Amino acid sequence: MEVAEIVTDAGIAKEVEGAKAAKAARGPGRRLHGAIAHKLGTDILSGKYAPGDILSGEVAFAEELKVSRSAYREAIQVLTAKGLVASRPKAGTRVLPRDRWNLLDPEVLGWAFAGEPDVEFVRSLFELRAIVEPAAARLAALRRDKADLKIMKDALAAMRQHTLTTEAGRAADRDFHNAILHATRNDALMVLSASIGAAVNWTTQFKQRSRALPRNPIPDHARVYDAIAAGNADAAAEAMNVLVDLALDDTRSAMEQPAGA
Amino acid sequence: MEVAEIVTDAGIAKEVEGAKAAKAARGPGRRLHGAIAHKLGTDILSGKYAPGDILSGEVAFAEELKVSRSAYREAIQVLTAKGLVASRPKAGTRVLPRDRWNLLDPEVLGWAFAGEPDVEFVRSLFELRAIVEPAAARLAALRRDKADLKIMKDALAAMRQHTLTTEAGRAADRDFHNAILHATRNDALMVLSASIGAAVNWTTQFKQRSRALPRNPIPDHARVYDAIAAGNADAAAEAMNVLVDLALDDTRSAMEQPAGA
DNA sequence: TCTCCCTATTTACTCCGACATATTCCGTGA
DNA sequence: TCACGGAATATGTCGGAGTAAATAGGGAGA
Repeated sequence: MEVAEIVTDAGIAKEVEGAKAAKAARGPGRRLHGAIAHKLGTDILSGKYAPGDILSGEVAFAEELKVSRSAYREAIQVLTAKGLVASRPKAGTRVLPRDRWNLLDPEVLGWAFAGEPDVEFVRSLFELRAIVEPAAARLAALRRDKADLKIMKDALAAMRQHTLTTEAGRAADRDFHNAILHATRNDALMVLSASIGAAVNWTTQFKQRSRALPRNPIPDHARVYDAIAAGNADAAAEAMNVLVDLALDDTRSAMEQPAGA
Repeated sequence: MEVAEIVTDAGIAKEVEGAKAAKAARGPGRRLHGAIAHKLGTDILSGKYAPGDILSGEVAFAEELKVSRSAYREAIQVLTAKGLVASRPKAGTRVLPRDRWNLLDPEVLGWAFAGEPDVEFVRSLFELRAIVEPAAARLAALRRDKADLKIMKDALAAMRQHTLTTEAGRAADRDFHNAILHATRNDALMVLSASIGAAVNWTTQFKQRSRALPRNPIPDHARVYDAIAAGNADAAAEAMNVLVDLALDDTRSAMEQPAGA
């Protein structure tokens, strides 16, 4: 299974590089076709393959990646299922227009944030957050039970303890938001929770990258919790509205300046 | 490719029945693995396979469906990509818990409505609509340009002409809502448009199933259009709010009574 | 008797090579 | 110039063989 063979031709060297990249993220528990799907997915999301582009034929591409045709095909099926590509006999496999992509699929979202994320897209996500989460907080204030409140309270305590600079703290943040969406008793909203949770995760990571967060996010979250616990729907929606707005401000300022600032 | 062979054993006959069902929806342009994914997907969404259940092994199941392992595996990859199942060596392929399913994926949504849709789930979808679409109408009122307005106007005219009893009319309805979401200039919202559009399509079909719609939906849509054209954000949100509420009422009353009423 | 580790088996995963099928493309004819 | 039909080509489907991984079960040790 040698990948780094001795090659003289620059073109072939590049191909081997691609094959290495495809298998790079192949840790234990990760299948080969999953790794290929990841590579192709990130390549598409990053714009390496633009909508309308036609990928090389199965045989050629599979050989280039040094994998069997079966593994390559299964990877393509995954991308097809997520609306990124479509293949037809004789016509080949072509990248679909962007509005066909399931951008809210957690895995696709991960691919989108694998490289440098598009600022416009991040804005879109926050706009969606600003629409969904206050409404969710409103429903949660009306429908939550004691178990929901306990989960939120615990998550809040964990956030206080670990802060958002640690992975444990970010996990607690996700738990808090998920708990709210879960308390809405709405399946469709709960599915969005996975997507929005993923997005929040990526963006908070970005915020951390540039500089320590100047503002303490705990009080904002506490206000949301208090309103939900009190069963005050309007207050919950408003508090969540404030929270998302501030998060957007932080993320925007973090993205506008280069990474090292 | 004879499927309906002469069989005497009732057990085998049932298997052949399953295989026939799998290939039934295999029209032109539809691949075999797509048909299998459709069959398994609907079976999972309908509850035939419950979360936690383990599917028969690849070889056994593929043989039962009278397809090759390749086709079966590619179908499983599709389901895996949509979060319905997960497979591991030795452990088999098991159905994931419901909160891992990408219920907003258009294809999954179609599978969910293939059988008798869950009333609670429909309520969830309308609740999501009631959250997203008014907010989208608000943004559309602020950001729409002349091209957007023209598309909406044309769709509205088509709805007037064909009414919702025809497929052309329902397509116009979808176009109208899609045009609004497109006018928000928000990628994330536009992706939701595919999901919500699919949901709207299914539910309007349900409304038709029970009885002719007593109320004319055109004026509601016209009010939304007028507000967006006027650039009045609050009015647009409110008008859309009314529209979704009324649609929910219609669908609910249509679902509560049996199909023939 | 209990715990831990190791082996053995089961299952999915990967690979290979062949054939079938569906489209596109191009050449032929009217 | 257009319509029809055949050939080329890429995807789709098939069957089998071998690999790798994870669980279950048994054996050794405490």
